[in-house]
Amino acid sequence: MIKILVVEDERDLNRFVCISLRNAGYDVTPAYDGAEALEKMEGEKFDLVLTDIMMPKMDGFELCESIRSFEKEMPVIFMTAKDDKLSKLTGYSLGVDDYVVKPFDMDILLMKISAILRRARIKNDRVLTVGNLTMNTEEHSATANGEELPLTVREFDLLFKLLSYPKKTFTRSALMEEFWDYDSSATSRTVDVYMAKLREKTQGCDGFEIQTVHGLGYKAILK
Amino acid sequence: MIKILVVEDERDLNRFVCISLRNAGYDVTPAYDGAEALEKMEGEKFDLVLTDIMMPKMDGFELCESIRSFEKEMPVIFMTAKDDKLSKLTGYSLGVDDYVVKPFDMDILLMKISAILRRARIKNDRVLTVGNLTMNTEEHSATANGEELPLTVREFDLLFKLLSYPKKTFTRSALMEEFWDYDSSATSRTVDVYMAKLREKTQGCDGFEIQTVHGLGYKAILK
DNA sequence: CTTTTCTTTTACAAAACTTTAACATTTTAC
DNA sequence: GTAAAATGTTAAAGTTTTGTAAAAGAAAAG
Repeated sequence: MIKILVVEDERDLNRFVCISLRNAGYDVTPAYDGAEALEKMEGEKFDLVLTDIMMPKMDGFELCESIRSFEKEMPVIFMTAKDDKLSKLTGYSLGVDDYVVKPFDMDILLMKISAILRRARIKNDRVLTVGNLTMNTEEHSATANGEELPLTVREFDLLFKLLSYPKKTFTRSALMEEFWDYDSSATSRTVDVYMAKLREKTQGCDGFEIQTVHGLGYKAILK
Repeated sequence: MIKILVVEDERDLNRFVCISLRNAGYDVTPAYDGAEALEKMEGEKFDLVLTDIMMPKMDGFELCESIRSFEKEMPVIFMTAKDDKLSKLTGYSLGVDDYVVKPFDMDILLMKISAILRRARIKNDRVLTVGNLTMNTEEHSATANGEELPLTVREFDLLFKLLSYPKKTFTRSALMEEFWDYDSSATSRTVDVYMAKLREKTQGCDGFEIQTVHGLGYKAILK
């Protein structure tokens, strides 16, 4: 499922866009300002960000810059009310992928989204490489030093997550919320067991290390 | 030898691209406008077309459309000087496989070419050979070690699919969606039964193995 | 209509994976 | 320092998924 983050302070418009995108089959998360957007991005990996430019606290350009600082290739589409040339330029110089001018036609937005996602997919085939470890979500395969590293689905998901956001600490509950069923009765100690397993299985990997953040959770550190 | 048609009106750039591609081992033919390109395509079968967008007489999009009218699956890569969003969209809605923005890095172009050729080959190949197994979709026949390997329609489809994308994991639902009528999304173990049958029937094949990806589905691994 | 071939379901065994629980070790708070 | 809390580790218990054979159901062939 393709995940889109919609950042727009105007509630009605935000809701409208979210609903339209959901109807088009995307997994949509709303955020109402830049800070909230960044927060949500810490906990979840999105495929595309759709953001307003004029927002309180942090504008769309600043948000884009922040996002690019940790996700260099994140596709960003701007929604702009002003048909202002300077805005467009600023956007482009940041490497904005595209923009729509409000009020916009949803079909055009959908076309732009699918075009950009297609391009992004060509670029980035959901492959992650850290040191001698390569993970491929498509194949669901992990390879260390050319040798297949057998991982279960849970192990794979957890490791991919940690490595997608190196240095970021994930709490047990955040991880469980993402990868376990809603009604799962599993204790959060289950995560600990997985981390132990991952540490054992990735002993031959030289590019990273799974660290414990006492009292909080776990994180991957590149080295 | 893989044949590429390079359509670019600017002579210097055309020559540069042709030479680079030839050095990379392709059989390259230059054309300097759309009409010439179509002419050359009449007399020769190309594997891929690399075309500029802005050209006199006929632009790249029109050329692409003409080509697709008689060669529906011809892979086309666009070279575009203008970073024009509208152009990109038009391109995509025509089903352009990829594009590069001038000035481009030859390594990137080479990567895109090989990626697209690989994709096209999988799509178009009616015959597939893995180790001592040969499958032919035209005749719907499979041969292992020179002996006919009797496969039912479902068995054939599944095996051909897995072997067309070795290493890629297919979920049961993805396979069912592709080969079964849209009706039974019920909990069906049918795919598992087929995999068991295929494993049994392909015991004499030495080039691959059908692996279970626990919790996900199945994949073929070449060995 | 009957037979044959292919497909799907079912049931149970086997395998793989997940979770729990118990105890060891480390870290934190005081 | 010590006690309390958090985490590491391991193996057994519990759960889910998969393998497979055989029966039942459909479709094609005769």
